[in-house]
Amino acid sequence: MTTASQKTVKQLISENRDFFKIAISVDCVILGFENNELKVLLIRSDLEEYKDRWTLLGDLVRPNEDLDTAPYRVLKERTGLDDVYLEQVHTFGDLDRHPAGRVITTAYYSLVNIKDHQLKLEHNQLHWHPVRETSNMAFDHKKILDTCMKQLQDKIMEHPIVFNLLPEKFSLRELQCLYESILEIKLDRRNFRKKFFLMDWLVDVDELEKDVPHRPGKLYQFNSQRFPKVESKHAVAAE
Amino acid sequence: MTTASQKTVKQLISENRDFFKIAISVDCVILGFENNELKVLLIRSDLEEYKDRWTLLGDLVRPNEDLDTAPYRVLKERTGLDDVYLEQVHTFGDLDRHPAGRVITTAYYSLVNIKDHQLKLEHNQLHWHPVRETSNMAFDHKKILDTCMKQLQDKIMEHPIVFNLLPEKFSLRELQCLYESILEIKLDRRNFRKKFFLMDWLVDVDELEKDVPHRPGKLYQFNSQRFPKVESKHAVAAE
DNA sequence: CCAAAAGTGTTCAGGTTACACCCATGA
DNA sequence: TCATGGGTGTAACCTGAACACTTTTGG
Repeated sequence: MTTASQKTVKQLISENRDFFKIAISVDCVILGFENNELKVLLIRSDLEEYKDRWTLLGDLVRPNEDLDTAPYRVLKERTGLDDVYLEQVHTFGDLDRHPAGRVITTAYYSLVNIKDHQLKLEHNQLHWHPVRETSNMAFDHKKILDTCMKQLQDKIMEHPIVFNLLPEKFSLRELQCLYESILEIKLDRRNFRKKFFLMDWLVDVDELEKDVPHRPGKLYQFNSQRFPKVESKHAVAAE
Repeated sequence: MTTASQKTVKQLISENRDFFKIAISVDCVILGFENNELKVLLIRSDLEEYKDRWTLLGDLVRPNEDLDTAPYRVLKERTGLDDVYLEQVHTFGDLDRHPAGRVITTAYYSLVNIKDHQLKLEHNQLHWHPVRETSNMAFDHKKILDTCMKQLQDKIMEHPIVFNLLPEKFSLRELQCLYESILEIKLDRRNFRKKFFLMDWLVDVDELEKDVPHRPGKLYQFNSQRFPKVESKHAVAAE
């Protein structure tokens, strides 16, 4: 029997040319929050099989880049952002997942602040699409999206990551609405406030909302002193 | 810019031959529990670079099998087991992870009952190795092992999966010892019993331990009525 | 009778849930 | 003044942690 560890890759290549007919890609579930709604960055598929259906942003992994670097590159190329929160989620490799051939794809989710960068609306109708309205996606991208959403749901109560989706200053209402959008449940307002103040994730910046048709709420910032931002290890070289 | 979704794979292959110099493999962290110790199934590396170091069981993914089927095949080939608990954990794809070339690998962990199948001790010193004594592994396999262990730790308090590591009937002492081995912490005996009885994961089979040099404990089974086993979707065709 | 592990309850602290009223603002 | 959401506290409940003595068996 042949195993990866028993021969060199060069031997393997020459003995098993077929193995190298598998392509590897990354797909990014790029999430944003806009108008109190969770959105995902999508384009139209231009494969004939998936005409008019939405797809995630993805690309083949390059021979000279780390797997975990590829999604940073995709984000940089498509949105201009290069300092984003990114998590690997799962790798999808069913034989029939891509109609045109064998592509194994590793899925990542990314949390970005929509307002910080206006999209130059590219070809293929690149746009922010409501996460709730994604039943008709191409390939297995709906399954990828759902897997990422589940993992995100598991993470946000323990880890202060949703702040990547918000502007620098935000109200508790916005924060709660964001949690409700991700978890898809309603939360109690008083308990939500209590819990977040106790966790010490927030700093009161002593400002109020503006231009709201009701009593303005206080604004807060993420407590970045207590949770120093981890510097990205995946800077993408300029092209 | 080229993306996976904008061209067919055939086009991509002809335009980007280099992309297909990436190989994809699976690596299995096959865990067992023996003599109150957590063990992982390892072999000796026979790459010169990693002489005398231990490696996980792995293999290249075949062009005609689903990614998630490959680890079932590896297990079947190496241990004879084909009805095992398996979870995909993470995909490792750093450029320099394999000294002989570009191999991206998807890691799985598997929980098996060592006593249910005696290993035909193969070549390469295939054997059950204590998880605690794995500091000197080949490639990035220590990192892969650690990542699997962390994910397993997160899972076992919420999901009744450790029973895959135990014989059909077991004592509470064994179960607690298993949890302590995985979590690497000591647990309170009374609280452990209380918690597990409340969760209703166990069925009292009204038998006692035999051949112990002290008061024998009751034996239990996993409550498989309450948690029906999910049938494996990954049966491997006979070779 | 000794060694070893089995079996068993209670108390306390902390966290989660449920729940209702007054307040500040803009229209 | 009205509509809208902001801001606040308490009681009940549940969970997890700490903790010690008696019982059963084999040697």
